[in-house]
Amino acid sequence: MESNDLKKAGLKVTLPRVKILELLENSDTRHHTAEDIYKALLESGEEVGLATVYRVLTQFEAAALVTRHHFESGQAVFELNHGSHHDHLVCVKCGRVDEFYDETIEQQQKKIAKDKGYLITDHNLILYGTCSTCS
Amino acid sequence: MESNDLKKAGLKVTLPRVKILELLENSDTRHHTAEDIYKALLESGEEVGLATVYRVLTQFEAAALVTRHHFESGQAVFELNHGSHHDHLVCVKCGRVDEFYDETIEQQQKKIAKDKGYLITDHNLILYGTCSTCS
DNA sequence: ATGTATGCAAAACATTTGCACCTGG
DNA sequence: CCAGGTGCAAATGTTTTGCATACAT
Repeated sequence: MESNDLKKAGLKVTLPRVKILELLENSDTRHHTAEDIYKALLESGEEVGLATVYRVLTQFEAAALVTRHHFESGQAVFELNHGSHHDHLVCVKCGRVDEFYDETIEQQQKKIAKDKGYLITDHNLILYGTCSTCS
Repeated sequence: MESNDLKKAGLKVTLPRVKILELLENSDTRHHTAEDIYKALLESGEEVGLATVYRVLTQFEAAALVTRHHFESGQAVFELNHGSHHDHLVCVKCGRVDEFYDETIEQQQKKIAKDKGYLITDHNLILYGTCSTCS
C-alpha cells in the first residue's frame, strides 16, 4: 500500500502524492519526465498542477523514493527506487531504456576514486547506442 | 593556429569563432558553460552576444571540436576535444572536474552492450564525490 | 556582391516560487 | 482547527530563434 511508504517518508498522505506514487508503481515504463506524469494524471481525470508534480517528485527524491536522472534530453527523468543500484543503457533511436549492474565496473570505480583522492558519493553511467529492435 | 581547425571543420573564420576557440585552448580549466565563455569574452573586451556563443558551441559540437556534457547542474558544460576519450570525476562541493580513463571499464561496457543486444555509439560515466581538498 | 554570421530582443522551454485557498489529521 | 499542501499565474534560468545589419571570401 502506497500510503504507508508516504508515511514512512514523513509525508502527509495527500491525493496528488498517492496518485503520482501509484502511477510510478503501476506503469510499465520505469522512467518518466515530470510532464509525462502530469499529462497522464490529467488524462485519468485527476486535477493536478504541473508545479505540484515537480514539488512532489522533488520531495520523493529527498525521501529517496525516486531518483532524478539527467539524460541528454535536457529534461529530467524520474525513476522509482527499487533498492538495488543499477546503470542505464539508452537507445538513441527509440528511447528505450534498459538497466544493468556490473560488479567489475563498480569495483573499478572505487579504485579510480581512491587513486584520485575522491570520496565517492554517487555515480552515473549511461551507455548510448541502438537496441536490437532498432539496428 | 586556430583558423586552420575552423577551416578544416568547414566553418568560416570569423572573430567570435576564433576567440571562443582560443579561449577554450588557452584556458587552464577544461570545462566551461556557455555563460562562462560569454562573460570571459566580455571581460577581455570582445563584443559577442550570448546567443552567438551558444550557436558557435553547437557548431563546434557538430564539427566534433568540442563535447557537450550534462552534469547534474542543469547547465550544459563544454569541453575541447583532445582526441583521447576519458570520463569524469566531479567534486560536488567545489565543482572541480578531474578526468580518467580506465581500460577495464571500457572493455566491460562493450561486453554488457553485447549481452543486451545494443550497438554502442557513445557512453557517459561520471563519478560524483568530494575531492581531496574538500573532504 | 552575396551568402553566411552576428547581435539584439523576443520566444521557447524546463523548473521554481509567491500567494490565496483547500485539506488531511 | 491549523499546519501544511495545492493550483494557478507569474518569475526564473537556460537555450533557441527571427530579423535586420555586418562581415568574410
